[in-house]
Amino acid sequence: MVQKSKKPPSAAKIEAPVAPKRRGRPRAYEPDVALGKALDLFRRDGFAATSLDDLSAATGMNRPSLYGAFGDKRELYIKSYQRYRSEARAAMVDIFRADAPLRERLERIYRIALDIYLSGESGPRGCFTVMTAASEAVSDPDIRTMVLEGLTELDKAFGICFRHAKERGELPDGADPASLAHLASATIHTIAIRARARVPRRELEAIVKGAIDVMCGPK
Amino acid sequence: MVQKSKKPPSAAKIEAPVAPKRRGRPRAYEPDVALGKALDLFRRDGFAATSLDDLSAATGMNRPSLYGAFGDKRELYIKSYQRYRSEARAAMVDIFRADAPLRERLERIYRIALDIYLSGESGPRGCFTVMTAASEAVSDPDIRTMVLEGLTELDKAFGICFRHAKERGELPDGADPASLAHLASATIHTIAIRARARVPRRELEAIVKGAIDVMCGPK
DNA sequence: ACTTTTTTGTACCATTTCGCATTAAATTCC
DNA sequence: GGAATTTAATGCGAAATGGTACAAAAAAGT
Repeated sequence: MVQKSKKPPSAAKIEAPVAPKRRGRPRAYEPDVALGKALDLFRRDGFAATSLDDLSAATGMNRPSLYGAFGDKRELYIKSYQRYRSEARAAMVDIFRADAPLRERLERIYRIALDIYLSGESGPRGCFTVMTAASEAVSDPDIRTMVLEGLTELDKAFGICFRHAKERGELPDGADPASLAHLASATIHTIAIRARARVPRRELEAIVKGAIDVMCGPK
Repeated sequence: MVQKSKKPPSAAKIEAPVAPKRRGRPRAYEPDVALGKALDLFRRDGFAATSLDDLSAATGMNRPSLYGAFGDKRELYIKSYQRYRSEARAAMVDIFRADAPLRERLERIYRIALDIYLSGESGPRGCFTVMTAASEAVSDPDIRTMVLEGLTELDKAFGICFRHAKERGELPDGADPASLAHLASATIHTIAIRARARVPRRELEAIVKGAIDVMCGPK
């Protein structure tokens, strides 16, 4: 798809975010909310168990529109996963950046994680990366790349946290930030899995608390 | 299925493990190996993406035989999962029972876990519980029960390990065996996920080593 | 008003999927 | 050898699946 003449060269104004006066029949859906619905389905049922009919029903788009907007099923899955990752990142990035004590930062991160994993009308939704993407990762290189990115991104964010905390003297000298970061990620993963098995929030919070105590040293 | 007259009442001998002289045409397959093949498929592709044709081809049984031997697809899946769990348990139970120092026991457990997760001709197979069963767990109560059993079984086994170690003085007084057990399980879960994304064994071993150092205190 | 462009909606196709009905084969019991 | 029994093998059928062709609809440009 060679895009020429997409930007009107005379437009001195910044591209208006709304009503760009498209040419043909207007869309009957909003791509963003449709992608959100698709994400919900894929996340609940996985790639194979989600049919185009399901997606069509959930998004309100008929199949040709779906296809036109997002490409085939696999592309839609990948776009959904991208969307999930960027949402998850957005929900956590502020906390990771924040300049708060280690324990408090961890508590907030895990609270957000539990919110994400436990929400959902038809049961807890778990983590897209852990629950469905990792399964596809063996056979699909593109998805595998995204999963690996997601995993290392989380490791790195935690790693920065712990390194920062160590510099501040919040951790003993012997502490290894990299190992602690992996343990912090592992705790994310274990609660994602348990959430999916409908372990109640209370228990997950207890697991998180215990993990934080081990990682930070007892309060 | 009311089973009467299954045990010949005159049989004073112990049931012969082979050649019980069944009545009709002999089976062309061995149920155990067939179930093993089915397990491999389900584990690699998950429930929905594994078709009866795939299963038929892998086991060498045609569909009616499959159906007769194991019931429908869902039953076969559940039987496969049961088989997986009992194999995994068998591979680990000796180590959990063994009377070795904590660190050594952990090292051996994780070595076995990596063996299980990384084996497979068409890529690493990961953990059945984590990869495919947990996905089904939201919607299927029976599978959910099994997943929960698997999770708590692992927690308990690790818990006994750490409690034992603490009694022996291998852990500091402040150590909480339950929290450590959850972290040990979490480490199992995180390497299962990463294995599925083809993270090389070296890296997984490094993660395990770091986790053990944190849990046991540095060597 | 007419053309152009973009999207919708219906319908269709080829394939796959699960499950089962039926027939043929292989073995034991009498 | 023949009846009974258990399994294998073939194949059918209804439903679902992913994908697409095609015409109608709704907007903007001329």
